Amino acid sequence: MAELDSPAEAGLVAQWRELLARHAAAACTLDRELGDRFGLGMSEFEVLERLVEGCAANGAHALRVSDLAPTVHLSQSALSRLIARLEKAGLVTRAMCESDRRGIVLTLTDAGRERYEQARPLHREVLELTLGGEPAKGCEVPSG
Amino acid sequence: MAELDSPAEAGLVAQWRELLARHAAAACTLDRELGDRFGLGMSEFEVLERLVEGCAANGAHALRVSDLAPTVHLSQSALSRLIARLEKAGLVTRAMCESDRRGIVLTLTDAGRERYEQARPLHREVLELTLGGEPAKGCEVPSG
DNA sequence: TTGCATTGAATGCACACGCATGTACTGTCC
DNA sequence: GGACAGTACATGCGTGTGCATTCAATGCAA
Repeated sequence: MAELDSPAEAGLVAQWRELLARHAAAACTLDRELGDRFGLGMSEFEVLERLVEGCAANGAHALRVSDLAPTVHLSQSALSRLIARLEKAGLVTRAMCESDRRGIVLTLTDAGRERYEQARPLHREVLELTLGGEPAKGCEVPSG
Repeated sequence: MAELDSPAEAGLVAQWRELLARHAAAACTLDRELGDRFGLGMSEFEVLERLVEGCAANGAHALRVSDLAPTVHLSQSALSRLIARLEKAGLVTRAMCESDRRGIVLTLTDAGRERYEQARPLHREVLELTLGGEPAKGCEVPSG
């Protein structure tokens, strides 16, 4: 009645559980640490980072929301609200896109840029701690 | 003003983004497919699976909630409510633990066992599609 | 031009989550 | 025995999420 997984399936499940553990450890720690120290969620930081990277491409800290969407693993509605939060916090500015007035262009403010620069070391540190080693367990705090 | 990541940091970030993409693809698809076809969330399935595995260990589909907790990447409160949902759906039974009356022993019902067996092929199929290949993008539906 | 399907983004709603707290029970130390 | 810290689980609360829907703007066709 209870069929066993084939070896291939068992390997896939093991891989999945490893991925779940790593993701949980990193995401949980990132959310808590970035939230406590910089008022940013994991995805908020991710969006700021994309805006900073967008700078290298077009010279301005600006991106269409529709261009941002595929890179952040959130629903359209969640992204919309996340941007609203960032705007409320004064980290980004929403402006109508001139070439397509349905679209919204995000601009990183100086405060947004600064917040990102401040948060980045902690972000990298958490990744180092949760992904660098092999164990991938728990939700440890990187430093006092 | 904008310091670049060291090569080590850049690699870590790349690894993190890859992990995020894989996790999002698999988790999103699992939740939607298992939800649509079996009324189960990803974590609900995971809990049923641990109960089934627990069978091999002690002969009964029973586990302490406190033993289950470390294997599921949820807060204690989220797990408590998840179990309440499973119980409401008739898939598990909650009983007081005799040796430690603070504890709760979960028992898989026949319906729970059956639901798990029905859902498992789809679960494995989704993992195969989202983790098996290298791309790790999007939220595709495994089959009609 | 008008009409209509499509796209980009915002919003109502239900729901699952984490944090903080509450309640019940255990073990220890006096 | 009684007091007390610690553990196991449940629950109130605020919040972030996805789905479905809505509204505005675009592109295309008649």
